[in-house]
Amino acid sequence: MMKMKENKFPQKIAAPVTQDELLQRCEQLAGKTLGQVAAEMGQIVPENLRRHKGWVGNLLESYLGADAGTQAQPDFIGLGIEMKTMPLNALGQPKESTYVCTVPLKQNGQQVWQDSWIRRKLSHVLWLPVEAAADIPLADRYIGNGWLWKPTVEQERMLKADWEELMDRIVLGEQAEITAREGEYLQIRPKAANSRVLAKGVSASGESELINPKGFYLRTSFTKQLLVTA
DNA sequence: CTATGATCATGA
DNA sequence: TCATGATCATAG
Repeated sequence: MMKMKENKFPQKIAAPVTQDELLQRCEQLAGKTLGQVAAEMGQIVPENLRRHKGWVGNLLESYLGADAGTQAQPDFIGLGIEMKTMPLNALGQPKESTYVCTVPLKQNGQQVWQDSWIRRKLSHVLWLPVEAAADIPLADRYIGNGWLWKPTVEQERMLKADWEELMDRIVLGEQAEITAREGEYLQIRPKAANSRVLAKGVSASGESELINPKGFYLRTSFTKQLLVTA
């Protein structure tokens, strides 16, 4: 009872087989509004994102044929490509930080950047800029030209430096004390249903302790640079 | 619980 | 005004 209206004809798109195919679909997306895409996909546009924070990302993934679902895999498994929306403010700059992945709760100290989950996730990303200014109705927001990105040597160096500093703290059992103020381009912030959610971690004394789960986020100061070279 | 997708909302 | 810390939905 009182269940929200379900979408009557949600479309399911097959995953793109080649990178070119994916880019072609991006071109079809560029210049359309979220309302137009939602209509094509048989989806209802929510009034706002307050209770539908992942709606835009999920809508565009569906349109492009992302097939990873809720698996811990790149969105386009076969292509090894991760898709990220880039919400833009009225000035055309990133409005929010970009969530990448969760922070491992335990650390054996042997983890290296090259094999890290975050590096793999960021190794090949499809960025899709979308208008996100609060005064534009959700359905009227335009989607821009998406582009494929691989970190440059310099960009990866910056991310690796932040990651190593943060991971050092985690190895020392200080994850619970890490704040979003650390990390120049890569930061760690809470990532959970709420602040009361607890998970098993390791304290500074090496004992098991319950901490609020956290995630890695790219600061807008970093994603803003990606727009320049896009 | 963890994973996916993120944006909200308040203090400084 | 804006970044930090908090939060929302859903699948498995």
